[in-house]
Amino acid sequence: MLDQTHRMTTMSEDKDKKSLYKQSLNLPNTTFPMEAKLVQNEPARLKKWQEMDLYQKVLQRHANDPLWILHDGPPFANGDIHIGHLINKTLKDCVIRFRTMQGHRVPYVPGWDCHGLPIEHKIQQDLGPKMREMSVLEVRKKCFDYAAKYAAIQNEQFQRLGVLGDWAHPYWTMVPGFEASTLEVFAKFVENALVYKKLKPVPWSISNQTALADAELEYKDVEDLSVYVEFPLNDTASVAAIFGGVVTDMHLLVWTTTPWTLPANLAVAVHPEVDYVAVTYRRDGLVRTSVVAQKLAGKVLDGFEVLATSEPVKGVALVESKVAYRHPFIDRIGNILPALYVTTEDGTGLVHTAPGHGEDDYLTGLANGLQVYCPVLHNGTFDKTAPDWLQGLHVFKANAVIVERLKTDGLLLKEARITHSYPHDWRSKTPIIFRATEQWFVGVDKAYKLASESTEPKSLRRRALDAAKGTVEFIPAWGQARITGMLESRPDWCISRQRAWGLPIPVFYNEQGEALLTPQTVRAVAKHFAAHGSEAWFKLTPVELLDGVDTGVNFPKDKLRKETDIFDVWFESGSSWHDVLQKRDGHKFPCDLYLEGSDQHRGWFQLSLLPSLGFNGVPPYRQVLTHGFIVKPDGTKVSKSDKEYVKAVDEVNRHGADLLRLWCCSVDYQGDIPTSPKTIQEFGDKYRKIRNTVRYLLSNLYDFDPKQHTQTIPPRSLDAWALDQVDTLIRDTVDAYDTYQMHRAFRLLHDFCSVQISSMYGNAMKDRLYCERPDSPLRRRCQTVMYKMVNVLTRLLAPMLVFTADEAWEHIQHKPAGEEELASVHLASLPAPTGQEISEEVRTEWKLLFDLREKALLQLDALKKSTGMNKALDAEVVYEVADAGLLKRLQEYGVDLEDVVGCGYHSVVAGVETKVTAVDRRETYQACARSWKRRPDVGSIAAHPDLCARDAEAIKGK
RNA sequence: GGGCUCGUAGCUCAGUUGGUUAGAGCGCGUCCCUGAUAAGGACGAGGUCGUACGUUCGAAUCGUAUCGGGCCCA
Repeated sequence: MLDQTHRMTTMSEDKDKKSLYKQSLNLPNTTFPMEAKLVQNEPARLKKWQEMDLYQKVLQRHANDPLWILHDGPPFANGDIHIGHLINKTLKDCVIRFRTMQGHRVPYVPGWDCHGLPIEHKIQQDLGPKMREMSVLEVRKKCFDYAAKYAAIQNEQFQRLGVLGDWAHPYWTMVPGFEASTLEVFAKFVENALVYKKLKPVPWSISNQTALADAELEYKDVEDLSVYVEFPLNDTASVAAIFGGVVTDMHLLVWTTTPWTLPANLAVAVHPEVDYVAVTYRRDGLVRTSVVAQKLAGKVLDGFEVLATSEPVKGVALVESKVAYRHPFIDRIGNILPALYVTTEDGTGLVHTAPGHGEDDYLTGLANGLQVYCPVLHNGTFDKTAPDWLQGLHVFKANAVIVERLKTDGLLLKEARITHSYPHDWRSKTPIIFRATEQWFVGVDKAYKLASESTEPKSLRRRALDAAKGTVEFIPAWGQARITGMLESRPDWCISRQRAWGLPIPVFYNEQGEALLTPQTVRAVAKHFAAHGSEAWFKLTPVELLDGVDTGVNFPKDKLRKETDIFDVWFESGSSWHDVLQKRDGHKFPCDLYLEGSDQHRGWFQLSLLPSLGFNGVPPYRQVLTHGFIVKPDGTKVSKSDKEYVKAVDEVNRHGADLLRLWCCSVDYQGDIPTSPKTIQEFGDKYRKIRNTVRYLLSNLYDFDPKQHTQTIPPRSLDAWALDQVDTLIRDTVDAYDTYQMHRAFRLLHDFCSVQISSMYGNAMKDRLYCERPDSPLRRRCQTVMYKMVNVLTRLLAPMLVFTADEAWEHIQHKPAGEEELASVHLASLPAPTGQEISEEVRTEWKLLFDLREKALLQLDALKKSTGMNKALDAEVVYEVADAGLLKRLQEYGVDLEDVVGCGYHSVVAGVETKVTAVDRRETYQACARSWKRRPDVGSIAAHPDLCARDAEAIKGK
């Protein structure tokens, strides 16, 4: 009983003493919370920034710095923002913040693409049959309101991401000023004679009765009837002679998957270099001879009895024979024409050519002087130029009728069902047709010269290719190859749309149907648009619109009629550089950077380049940066119905914007970005590591004032090493940001927190920070370093972690000289290097020391396992050094030599080889009751028998 | 089908002009600390560098083909 009581008393005394010593320590202390509570706290910080007008403050602070501009590509004003928007806007914001901190004035004007089919379609759905009773103006008003609503919603959502910009003054493509700007660009195109109207096959939606843009098509696999048709030759004898034989009944074997286009057939195309043969075969009791590509003859005539096959003849010989064929069911003669796109992959090697129904066919027709013949009306039925048995019939129903007719006439070799990819209207999901209609075009091969230019006239294509290969820098570099390939193959730009919701093409027609389109008429209309918006087109008469323009005798104003086509929306968004960069105050043209998804090589990158070249003769950007797309964790594409689909707004509300931003910055955006809610969830670890490291630094600076306490750092010290690491970090991170490698910057920063600070420096410094006298030079030295670290980290993190870095900045108690008054880290500049360089000699020593450290840690681990010594503080680390000079130099590192491995004590002794030994000292030395370090000098100060000399000194007076 | 592009440990990334047993961080496992504590530390297990040929004394790195993914186009 007695024993037990005594023991309890002793324990409680120990406890008292323990807590007494604990109170005497300089333990970390900070109000910077460990838990971020981003979802809860970010909105408050956003509000604070809005109230202080941070955007303007940042611009003012950099008022005298060089201008640097990223021009925002406008998202479509429809729906909530998605994860792709989040990636795009976060990267932009990160770049903008970095350029700002780097020392630029960087205004950012966000924009929205407001016109276009998707919105009109939505309104159409909402209104239903009511829409027919409404005027165009009324429908357009509905569309405007819809676009305005979503532009406002997305505006809020983008701001929530922490994106800093002129959110109160975004650009909208549907407002008067912007519409007028677009027309000004168009006027210059007219002036350069780049605009023309022409019959041309375009993708045509029968259900919407409109031409479609490329972007409005989607490809789906469908099953169709394909037919092999025998086109009878007009002059059998001469063709037979080419193949070295004599037959009486000869045909061209032609394959098509769209029999309804046969009425528009005007030619048959062959490849000049492909070998063709004349094959005689028996079918349905007939003996027939047909021309077919040699390579395909077997496949095509599989199942038929082949009686004879001629020697091969090149396609070019067929072309040069000038032989004609008779259309299978129309009284018309057609010719054999050469075309390089003809393949022997499938079909017969002889391609049915209808210039009114296909792009390739059209070009072949153009090259050979064929008419652009299209017997199909806007509603998809045959017109009165078609055979009477087809007139009024819908093209898709005509397939069967035509096949039947071919059978009856004995011209059908065979038919087969095939599955192939076919374009569909992305809205109605119905298959489209190619149909020649009157469209407005911008010619890309027409040479022109701007008034300001003294060079030879050059076409848009030539200029665009020159720009892509010359002045513009693509990041990644393959963007150049990509856009170049597209520019080389792109056809003339069809800018017409037969729709209501868009910018009217300002053309007038006289009673003869002739078009009036001059720079003057366009500019006159632009003036009205600038004042009243494009609604003026519908409200005003031609007389009013053309007020002050002399239209000439052929175009009496009171007899004019207005065009009903509107512009392709790409012409509007592609002209945004004019309204934003050239017209807004404080901007410049060209800008420095366009940054969008890689799909925009065909989209906005290209369709901004062309308008700018037409108007300015130069590209609107110096650099073009692209990012990839979000995919599922398995690398395949995501759709909204997928489990892995990430809803941007939900994720922000679940994790906070900073986490999402950090995640964005952590991935190499040049490729695909695998993502799922789980991916983002798990990424929280990285955020917390960074946050806690910053918190640790802050918590050890509560009593540090750099003005009073800054210490010089001896070259042989962990502090010097740490500052050298900081400088490396600054250099590498700035370089990473500067080259837009955000993921590299992230990794450098994260690994610095994890390795350099958490595992190395911060860990090693714990003893001196906590146990030394508060103002001991050793402790102040460490604080000097940590103060620099936290200043560097908050700045380098600021472009990514806009909220967290700002929060940390507030917790830095004494701001550096000249920055005391800065209300936000976003007003600060990039960190300057500490200038603490370590010599090559010291660097070599550190290499050795880290090698020894690694070995010591392994030994400690082994001791732990073999002897149960669990604390490194119970061990002494003994350095044996062979070289006397090195021994002396290593001694200069002093206590760093034990702290770097977390041991209680160290010694440096002469030895035969340089090595390190960790020794269990639990039996040899006493542990200091305050610092827990086990060392020989514990008890050396009589007044404090349980303390080591350093700690006895440290608590003096306490 | 065509153009461009990507494919290194479970995840995110490094791997310089081809050169010794392919690296890091995270995650995971085991252990320690309890004076960064819903934190921190140590150790450890994970990869035939998509696959196959080829060039080379030698290839994750060069070439060809092939498989799989993505964007754009047809």
